[in-house]
Parts: sequence; structure tokens; C-alpha cells
Amino acid sequence: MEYIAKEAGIGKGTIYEYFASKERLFEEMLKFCMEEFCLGLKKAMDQGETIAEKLQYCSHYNAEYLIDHMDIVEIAMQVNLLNEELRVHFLAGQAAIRAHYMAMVKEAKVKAELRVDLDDELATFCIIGALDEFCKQRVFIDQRPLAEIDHRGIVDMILRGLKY
Amino acid sequence: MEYIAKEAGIGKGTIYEYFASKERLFEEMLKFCMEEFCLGLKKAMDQGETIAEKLQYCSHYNAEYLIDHMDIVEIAMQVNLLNEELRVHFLAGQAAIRAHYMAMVKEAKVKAELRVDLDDELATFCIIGALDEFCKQRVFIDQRPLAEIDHRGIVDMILRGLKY
Amino acid sequence: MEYIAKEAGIGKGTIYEYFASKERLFEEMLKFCMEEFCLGLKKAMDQGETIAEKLQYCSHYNAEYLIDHMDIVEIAMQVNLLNEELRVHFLAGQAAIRAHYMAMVKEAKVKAELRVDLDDELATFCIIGALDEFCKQRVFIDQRPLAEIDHRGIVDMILRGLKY
Amino acid sequence: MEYIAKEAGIGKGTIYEYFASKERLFEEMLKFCMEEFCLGLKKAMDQGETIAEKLQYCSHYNAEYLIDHMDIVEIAMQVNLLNEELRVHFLAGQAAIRAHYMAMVKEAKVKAELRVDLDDELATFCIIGALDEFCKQRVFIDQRPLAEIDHRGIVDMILRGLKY
DNA sequence: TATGAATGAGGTTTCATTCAT
DNA sequence: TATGAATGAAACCTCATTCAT
Repeated sequence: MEYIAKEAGIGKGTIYEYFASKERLFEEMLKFCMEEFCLGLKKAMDQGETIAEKLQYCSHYNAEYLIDHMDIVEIAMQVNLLNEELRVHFLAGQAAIRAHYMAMVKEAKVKAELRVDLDDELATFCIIGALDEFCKQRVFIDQRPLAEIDHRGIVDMILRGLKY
Repeated sequence: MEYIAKEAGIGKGTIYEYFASKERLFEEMLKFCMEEFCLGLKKAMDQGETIAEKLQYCSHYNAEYLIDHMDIVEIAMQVNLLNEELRVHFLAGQAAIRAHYMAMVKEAKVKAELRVDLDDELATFCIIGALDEFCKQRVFIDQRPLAEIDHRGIVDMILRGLKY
Repeated sequence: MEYIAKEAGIGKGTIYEYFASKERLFEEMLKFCMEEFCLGLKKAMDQGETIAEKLQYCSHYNAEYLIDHMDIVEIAMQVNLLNEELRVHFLAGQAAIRAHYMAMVKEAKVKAELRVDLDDELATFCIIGALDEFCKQRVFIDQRPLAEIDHRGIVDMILRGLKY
Repeated sequence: MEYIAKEAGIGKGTIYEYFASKERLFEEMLKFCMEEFCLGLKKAMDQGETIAEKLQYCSHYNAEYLIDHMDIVEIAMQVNLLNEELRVHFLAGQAAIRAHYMAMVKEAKVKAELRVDLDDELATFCIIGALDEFCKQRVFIDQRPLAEIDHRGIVDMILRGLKY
């Protein structure tokens, strides 16, 4: 808390004027970030016309957010270790994100961009998982700057699949 | 440390006969777990004949491991917040896992099970990401028991892709 | 201080316009209460004609004050733990109370209501101690309402003594 | 807590090996002191043959205890301000003391040392109150050393009463 | 070698006080 | 004059680590 106060340029006690405890501060931060990310993702998604475009915008947004908020994402990852209330917030956020992707999948099926026999949920897992894994590698491990990340390939592969 | 000692049925001080610090204990545990997971994954993979079979075994192994070691996986997730040395171990473990999957992809291309024009790395992201996301949902959120998790669907979707 | 300000319906900072510190506020409050109690006690005492009547009025006043100011009395009790200056005020107040009782004793000796060989100080201890102990029990522990407290018995016993 | 640890010649954390919290430490101390006082009072009481002797021993013990444990008594007085659990312990201790005195009164009535028409409870109030008030004055205010305190007078007055 | 009582740095939280408005 | 947001010293408590046995 002392460190956070110093970073914020305020006194240690001032934090407690706005957050009842360290845990509540965490909770609010998490809620804020998840909402922010969720809104941003929706916006990114809506910039695309076709599903391929949408996914590329999503991938780009993923990478951008991860680069800008690397520390927060790392903290959010440990949230499972915190109390039950925080976990609930976190899972709710993840559910919201999944819902956006799933809506996109359904719409794409209607527009005949995706196979109509797809299981919506499984398709959503493929999309989120592949994009996240790609993003994690490019940003965390390769530490590549945003401009150098090419999203077309991963999106293409998700859509076309791997089979011969 | 006291809790760990009690669980291990030894004295608190005895831990320090074997590990210099809590951090080192963490490190060893992480190393051990990643190696164990890695070996198990390889074994699971090798049980399958075709790439589809292999991936189903991998997905099953993923779920099994997560169920049995839920607490360790959660701790591993927070590893990013620990010191640099631990992070290195963690990333090395992830790299090893990725290598296994990539070798599998390459072999499948040789056997003409996968498209030969695939980018190996991107294909690996799709596979790992989708399997992980699927497993996370089924185990963490749906809290479904191992026997009730159906892996065929997710594997089929990864291989066939989503496009119409 | 925040709580006090809220109860008083003023801002927290406003208290400091009237009292230099929490300690001073305490001091003033204590002084005020002791003076108020002292005056009230004198008045009660003077309502009685005989010593027996006087003591009954005192006992009634004791109980009344304790019921109405239970919280303040509790705070006053902790005053010993506060700084030397407060202690002085407190002791001065007690001395004043004692003085009232002792004057009453002396007057009663003159009027031949009390034995003339009495040590004034010791008689005062008997009176104050017995009345206080009685009051403490009836109000704090028995939690009896004012109207139900019978003062005659205790006064009679003080005056007549215990011996066969 | 730091101060207590220092006084005890141990580390701050060591206290917490023996007491779960500051409040529990308080509680144990209070319980210990009340029991100690109670036992000592009973012993003192039993040293006397007649009621007058018993009361003189009690008065002496009161003064002795107050001199030796002045700080603890002051802390115990503020106990009303602490939590409910502590208050219960405190009141239980006071009740035990009262019980000892009341038993003494009853016995003295049987032995025809005290008037048989006495109300036991009221007599107990007279005794405890007068002895406490006397002790408080001599020790706290007069600050007289133990040897110089004369207990005969107060006891005599309690027994004989004040009336002409 | 194994132990756990003792330690104290460091963490969270409170609250009397200040001061800009 | 009145305010209450900001402050930080100081309080309580935890827990990784040590060391005498």
C-alpha cells in the first residue's frame, strides 16, 4: 500500500479514504480493468467487417492492451489465489469477454462466414485460446513491439484449420 | 512454510535443510512440476496414432493434470510476480511443452495429416491455446468431473477450422 | 474526533477551533461533568432535612446521574490512564465531592444526628463507598430502572451499622 | 505490544506465540489478576477470628494489592470500555469477590456478631464500598506507605454505624 | 540431522491533526 | 469561521528465517 501511495503521489492513509482495504482496492481495480478491456475489445471487434477482419482487430487489441497493462494482467492472473469475492469478479469478466466472442461467432454463422454446424462454445474456445496464446508469445516472450506483430497468420489458421 | 512443513509431516526448520529459502523451494517445486507435466504430456501424445488421437490424449491429460494439481497450477500462475529466476524456469518449461507440440505438428505434416503450408509456430499456438482454453472452462468453471469431459469436439474443430 | 464532530453536527476541523487537542477536549468535558455532578449532588443533599433524608436524596441522584451519563462515567474511569493534568482535575473533583459529604457529616454531628466521636473522614468514606457500591450494583449489574431502586435500606444500614 | 515485549525481555512476535491477540493477552491478564486477588482476599479473610479481625485483614490486603499492582488495577478499571467478553470476565471476578464477603456476613450473623435482621446484600455493599473508598484515599491520594495505614478505625465505623 | 521457540522486518490499518478552500 | 480531504506516526499482526538443543 505504501508503494501504491507513493506511485500515486499521495499519503498512505489517503488510499483508505477511497478504499476500505487493500482487498477492496484490488477488487475495484480488477473490475475497472476488466470493464475497460471488455469495452475496448467490443469496439475493436466492431471495427471489422468480416469475421477475419474482426479477429485481426481483436488480436491487435489484445497485444496493445497486454503491452500497456502488462503489470495489471500479471496481477489479475494471481487473482485466483485471492478471496472468493475477487474470483467472482474475475470470472464474471471472463464470461463477458467470452460472450462477446460467442455473439460474433453466431453472427458469422448467420452471414455464412463460418460453418453452420459449428458448436458455438467450442469455436469460441478455439478463437480465444489461439489469440491469447499467440499474444502471450509475441509480447511476453518474443517481446516484440506492437507494430511488428502480424495478426493475419494466426487468424487465417484459426479459420481455415490445420487439416490437410 | 509452517503449513508446508505440517503437510509434509516434518519440522519447520527441517525444510531449510533441503531448501535455502522459500523462493528456492518454490523454484524446485515449479521445476519438478513442469518436468512431470512435460513427461506426462509427451507420453499421452505418444499414445495416439493419428494427430487427432494424439490431441485427444493431450486434452485428456491436460484436464487430468489440472484436476489433480489445481493448487499447483494456480501457484504457477502467480509465478510471474516472483523473481526473475523463477520466471526463467517457468518460461523454459512452457518452451519445452511448446517444443513437444511443434514436433508433433512437424511430424503430422510429414505424414500429410496437416497442411504442408502451415506455419509450425502458429499452428502450435492454435493447438495449445484452444486446448488450454477448453480445459480451463470445463475444469475451473463448469467444474465437470474428468470422465464427463468430451475432447473430440474441440480437437475436430482445431483441425477442421471454423470457415465455411 | 470524527465521531464526536458528527454527533455534534459540526465539521471535524471545527472542534479544533474550540479545543487545542483531543486531550484538552477531554479535560474540559471532565471538568464540566464533575462540576455539574458536584452542584447537582449539593442540591440533592440540601433537599433533605435529616441526614437520613439527605443520604437518600444523594443515593437517588447518584443513580440518576449514572443512568443518564453512563458513558461519561466510564470514560472518567479511564482517566487515570491519561496524562497527569487530567488526573489532577479528576482528583480535585473527587475532593470537592468528598468535601460536600464531610460538611454534611459535621453538620449532622452538630445536630446530634451522628455520633460526636466519629472521625469525619472515615465516616465520609463509609458513606461515599457504600452509596457508590450500591449504585454500581443496581445500575450497572442489575440494570434496574431508576424508579425501582430503593435507597432507604442502604442508608439505614450505613447509619445504624452492622454490629449486633 | 512492543512495550510489553520489551518489558518481558522478548521479541514482539514471541507474544503472539502465547496470545492470539492483544485483546486475548488482556483477557488472560485480567483473569489471572482477578483470581489471584480473589484467592488472596479469601486467605486474608480467613486469618481473622472475629468479623472485625477479618475485615481488618481484608483492608490490609486491599491496600497491599493496590500498592503492588497499581498499574494493573488502573487498567482493570478501564475494562468497561473494552469488548463484551472482557467485561464479562471482569464482572465475574467482582461477583466472586462479593460472594466471599457475603458468605462472611452470613457466617457472622450465625455467630451473632452481626445483627440478624441485616440484608446480606446491602451489608456487603457497605463493607466493600467503605473498604475500597478508604483504600483508594490512603493509597492513591494520601500515597501513604502500607505500614502507616490504620485499618481499625474504618472497620469499627462500618460495624458500629454512624448514628447517634 | 531434525526441531520449533524466538525473532523482527515489513505489511496493513487507524486516527489525531493540519491546512487549503 | 467552518470544513473535510490529506497526512503519517504509530499501532497491531504475520511469517520467513535462525539457532540452541
